Amino acid sequence: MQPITKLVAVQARIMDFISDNKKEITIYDIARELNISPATVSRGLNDHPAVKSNTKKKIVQLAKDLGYQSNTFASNLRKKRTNTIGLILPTINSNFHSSVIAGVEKVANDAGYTLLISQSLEAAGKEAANAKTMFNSRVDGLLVSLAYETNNIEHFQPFINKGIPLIFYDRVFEHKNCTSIVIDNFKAGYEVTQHLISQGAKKLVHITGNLNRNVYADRLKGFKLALMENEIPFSKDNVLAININKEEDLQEAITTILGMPERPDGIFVANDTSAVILIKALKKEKIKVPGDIMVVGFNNDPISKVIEPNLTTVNYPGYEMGEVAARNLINHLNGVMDIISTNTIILRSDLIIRESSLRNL
Amino acid sequence: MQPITKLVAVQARIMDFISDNKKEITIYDIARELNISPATVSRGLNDHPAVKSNTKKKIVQLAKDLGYQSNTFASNLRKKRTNTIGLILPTINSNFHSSVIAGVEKVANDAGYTLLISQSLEAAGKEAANAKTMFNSRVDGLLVSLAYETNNIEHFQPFINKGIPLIFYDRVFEHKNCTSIVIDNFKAGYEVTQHLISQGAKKLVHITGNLNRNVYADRLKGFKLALMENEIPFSKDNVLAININKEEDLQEAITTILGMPERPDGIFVANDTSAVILIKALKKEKIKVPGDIMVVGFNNDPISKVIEPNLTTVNYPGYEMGEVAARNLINHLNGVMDIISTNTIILRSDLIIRESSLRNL
DNA sequence: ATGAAAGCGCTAACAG
DNA sequence: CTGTTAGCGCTTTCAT
Repeated sequence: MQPITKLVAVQARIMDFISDNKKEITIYDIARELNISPATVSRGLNDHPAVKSNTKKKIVQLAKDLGYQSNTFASNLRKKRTNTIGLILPTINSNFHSSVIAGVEKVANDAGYTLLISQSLEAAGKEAANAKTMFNSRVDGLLVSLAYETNNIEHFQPFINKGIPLIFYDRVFEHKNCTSIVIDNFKAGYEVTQHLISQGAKKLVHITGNLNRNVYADRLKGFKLALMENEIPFSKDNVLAININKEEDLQEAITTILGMPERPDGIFVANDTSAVILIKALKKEKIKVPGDIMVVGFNNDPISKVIEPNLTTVNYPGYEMGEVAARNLINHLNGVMDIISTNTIILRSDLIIRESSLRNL
Repeated sequence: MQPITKLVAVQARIMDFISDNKKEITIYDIARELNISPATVSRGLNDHPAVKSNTKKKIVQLAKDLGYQSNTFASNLRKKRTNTIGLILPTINSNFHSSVIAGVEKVANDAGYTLLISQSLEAAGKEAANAKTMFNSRVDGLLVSLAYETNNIEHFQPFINKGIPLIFYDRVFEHKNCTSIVIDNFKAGYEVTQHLISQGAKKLVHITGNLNRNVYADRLKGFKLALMENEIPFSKDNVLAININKEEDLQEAITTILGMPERPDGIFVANDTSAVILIKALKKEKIKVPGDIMVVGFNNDPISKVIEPNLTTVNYPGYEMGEVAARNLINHLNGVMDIISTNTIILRSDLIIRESSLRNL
């Protein structure tokens, strides 16, 4: 076949493709055109070493000319691998979580994985439904940050049974088969509290969330330790563990605080959005922040720099956490085994001191 | 086969499944067990009308017992449909966009579609890359809100050529084959400006973004019309069209405003985050808001209720927009043709008046 | 270095 | 109402 003929043939096919948008190009089309077998085309396209580099070049070129698109379904069906990883998180709409997503996306894309994202909206039921969808979609691995409400991880059992790697981050669940990626919430909680005390707080209150979630439980432990170390007696009045995502519950907690015979002079709130609501309420009552009450939040959400006074908070490496989680998962999938004991990865966090807790200026 | 035997057989299979986590249950397994053909099993599982309801029940029950999971890839491969819709948006991390996602997710899930989400991060290049991935993943339809930077929609041409429905929302591109879902930005911009004028503003400035994006261009038109109607002369000094997502550019614009010989007394900013930055800067300069300068934003982001004074803004129905977009797309896919002329769908938006623009209290 | 052939699991004519 | 048959597009032995 002379070059000119080939060219014509190619052009004819291109025309076909453009005119008839129904027909997809397959490796058979390429094989026929090149008078080779589909198997070789498949190999060529996948850069298999045992294909003459000349043939390979021709295959790739023609594939490009014809606008060939590999059919993922056929490939997945055959390979029994999807090159997809799932990500289930409480909500997409927060600075922290969207940073995580960006980090995961980056690593996943670079490694040629597709990312399937879904939000549990803090509900255990939706989390379970999402898990099921992910399982049916046969994700190769799953990244999870637990919903606020979740009590057990039965809905993830199918993954564990089937040996699909499951990695928790931030809101984690201890499980021998799963890696956890977290910050040291205990230490962060401790530092926040120490800071408040160093600024002169004598009566402290900690507003926190569901203590089944490690993030809240651990911060509380840090809070307690700091009190203890400073010989400040601890009673259950010091802690308001509420449904921190429900504004009414938070308002109720605030009312409780306002009604306390001896009001606190330092409040550690387990997240920034709640801390902001608290500050607004305090200001409405003409209570000065930090003058009368100092407030510290958690997360370093952008909102913390909008509220006045600017909020002291703990910075949280979302993007990095996403990267680490995805990298870890993909390593697992590629059989790169980390040291067996890598069951928990702890990332750095930092106390960011701003006006809301600065009494000694 | 007696009941008892069947039971044993089932149990044996269940054991198989549990012990050997390698082997997936297929419709063949179910067929064999029930002594019927795989085709019938397939029909039964898909609730095909032509299957005796008794048989159907048995099939479904056994499938459940065996922990059968339909293999999406085989099914997609066969049906040439993925039941997946793609969503490409500028960024996930904003109240508006995450509301949209929630709306889309809801409708998509209810209709049995899987959702593939990816963010362009406002970059044309990433948008194109995402589009390519979506195309290769063979999404049945695509929902898009354009990146800030995007200049043309060549990267979506493959979808159009192939007849894959493409719907734009919010940041749209007029195209005869594509539906657009928007709010009336022109009217909203007009109302904002009228409001400022009604509050006594005489010298107005509009800070906006890339005028290639309909959302900014249309709001500007509304701004202009309101000025004209109130016989306020318009000059190009009244408009600062900058890269509104770049904080340095915004700061520069603010400097420009502060340096104006005659300072404006009303500023309309095209989004809330920028309006907040502006207010912070003004307050730093001891300029009173709204006393000296009134400020209005756009989007009704939660942040608008944190800044002091609370920000007047335009509420934007994100969740609903997501629902409408998804519903429209899915109708298309199901061949439910809307009236041909449904090329643009306009949703309601509302001016929300708060302190930042209230001079006549 | 390449080809032949089988099969991943499912669905859709078609036939009965 | 159910079964037979073929094939979606790709990968992977096993040959050669």
